[in-house]
Amino acid sequence: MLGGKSHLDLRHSPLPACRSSILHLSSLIPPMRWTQTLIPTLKETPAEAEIASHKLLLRAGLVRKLSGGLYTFLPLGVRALRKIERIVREEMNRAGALEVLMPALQPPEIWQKSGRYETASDVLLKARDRAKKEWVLGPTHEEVITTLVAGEINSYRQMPKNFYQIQTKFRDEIRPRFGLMRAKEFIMKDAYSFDATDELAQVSYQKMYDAYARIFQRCGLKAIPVEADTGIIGGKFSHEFMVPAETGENEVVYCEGCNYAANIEKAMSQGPAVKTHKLAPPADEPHHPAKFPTPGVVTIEALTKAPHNVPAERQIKTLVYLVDSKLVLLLLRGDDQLNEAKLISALGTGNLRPATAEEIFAAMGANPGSLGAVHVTKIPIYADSLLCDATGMTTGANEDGFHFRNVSINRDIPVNHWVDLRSVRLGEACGNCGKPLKVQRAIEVGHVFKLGTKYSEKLEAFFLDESGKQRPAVMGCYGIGVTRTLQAVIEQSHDKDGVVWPLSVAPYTVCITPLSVTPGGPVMTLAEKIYGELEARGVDVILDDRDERPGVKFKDSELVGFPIRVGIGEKSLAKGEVELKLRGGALTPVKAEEIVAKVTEIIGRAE
RNA sequence: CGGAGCGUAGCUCAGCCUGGCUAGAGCACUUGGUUUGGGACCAAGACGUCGCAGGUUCAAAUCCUGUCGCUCCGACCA
Repeated sequence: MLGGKSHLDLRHSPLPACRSSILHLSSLIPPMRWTQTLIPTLKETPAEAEIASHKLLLRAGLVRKLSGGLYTFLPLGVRALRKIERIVREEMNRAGALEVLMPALQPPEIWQKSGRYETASDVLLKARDRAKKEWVLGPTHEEVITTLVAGEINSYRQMPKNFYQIQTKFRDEIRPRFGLMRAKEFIMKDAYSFDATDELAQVSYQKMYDAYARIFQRCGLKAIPVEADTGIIGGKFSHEFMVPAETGENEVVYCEGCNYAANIEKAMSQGPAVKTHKLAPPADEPHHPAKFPTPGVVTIEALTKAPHNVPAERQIKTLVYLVDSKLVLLLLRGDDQLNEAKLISALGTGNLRPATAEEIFAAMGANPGSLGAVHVTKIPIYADSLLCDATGMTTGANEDGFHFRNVSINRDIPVNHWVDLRSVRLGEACGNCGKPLKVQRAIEVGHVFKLGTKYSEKLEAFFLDESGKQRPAVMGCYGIGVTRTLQAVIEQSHDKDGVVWPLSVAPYTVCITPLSVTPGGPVMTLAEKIYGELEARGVDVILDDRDERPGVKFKDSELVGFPIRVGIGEKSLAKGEVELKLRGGALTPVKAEEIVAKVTEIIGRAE
């Protein structure tokens, strides 16, 4: 079911649209006249915004920045957000998950208990109360929900259970950026499943996976599920839902030949076209490494040039890392790049960093650029699997200005661990089907994890199974960045004039644009009538009753991106017509008496 | 955390290098008028502790120091 393949690929098999609720948000948030709400559109782009979706969030009057990574949602932004949240709720409820609401403020004790007070300390925002007691502003809620379940669920008969919430999270981002994409405070839907066995947990996982596919599809997003690294949350395996976008902060490796798709942090391949172990050793290969002078050569690239002319795939790159305060050597082929996520997963700890130049010199007796692992025994050596059996390699001699050639890794380097450390590169053969892999930048909007029993054991969420034996619950956790999803929709759906909202998440579905707002005049009278009738049918409609010139109204409606615009002017009204304009489409004259039916038909068709 | 850049009206920016008179423009805002199918025009007006603190100077938006904030790049490629 989950093995090596993405179960569902939205590129090829769109889900059938399900019965939804583009109508009737009005019971919560009433229809609106433009002059009565606040839609502060901007002609010019604020200097702080870099990418299209961030610019449009500001220009269309959806959000305003309070401080770095902290945003106020304005009325239009709230409406779009509520629509996404409602889709999420409907699909979570449909999948059998139960809505709860947990505290954002959490006691540090539960984080100490799970061990993440240390391992996740970089992202934990903390606060102190009057008694100087410390509190944690929750970046996620595994600790809280597991504590709850530990107290409330004691029998396999009470499972499966899946709890979710839509709530504000806090993360101490090193560098908030791109508006809502990476913020200090953001809204997340998080869900946590509890099962009696591994097999049942798999079922819960699959339910969420399927729910996520539906959620993003209903939001009008093309989101691709990919295999992912589990990061600091831990766990056995996971999938991320990725929205392809050049401005995304992640890279996805995918294959067009089969359904393989993975985050680059996790992706595997059959390796590069030039196989190390197939490189024939040079004819004059002696039976030992040979030292040769390389003054001033401190990069892989420099060694590829004259007079040395050693191809990068013939070099061994030696990196020094400090892992849990101890040095390790990492060996990669010269043309490969270290993938830190893979390193973390190979070592089983995230507590690592590159060693400093001083630490390196103290340990190796040479500076970066002249490092190598030949005959090194005092430091553990992790080598990338691609170097297995490599012969005739060149590497640093641990003496500034010298390298070794004729290095055979099996003979000359005492490798302790062979692991996968390299990043897959564009064009390498797919591990499943052999076709060339592609790489695409993407925005992560959702992540599903199968956690196992890591948290249930540490936080003592035990239950009694059928045989009366005490066992830890098997957990899964599932997140959707709700505010990020909102911005991803804009990033994926906009043009030069503004946002192009999908019907399902547009702040208002219909914008009525009378070109004259004279009270009691024929134009405004008809506009009011259509407004009232659409409102009565539960359509999310806004009436642009501003006394503005037509150009201003048209530009604003396109900037904000309402899917349907009904234009009413004296010219067309003389013929008994109004103008129907779909965002991004052509203008269509429609008989005034038919417009309400026509609009509801368009909306109904989309449901 | 390292590097770079920027902080002047609600927004976009000029002025700073080379110190000097009352600190400017466009957009937005207020009032009046003319306009009215794709971000109008005319006139009048309101809006600024030039991020903050200190220093140099007869004189600081301008030079120096510090500090705070924002943006971008980096924080694997030895």
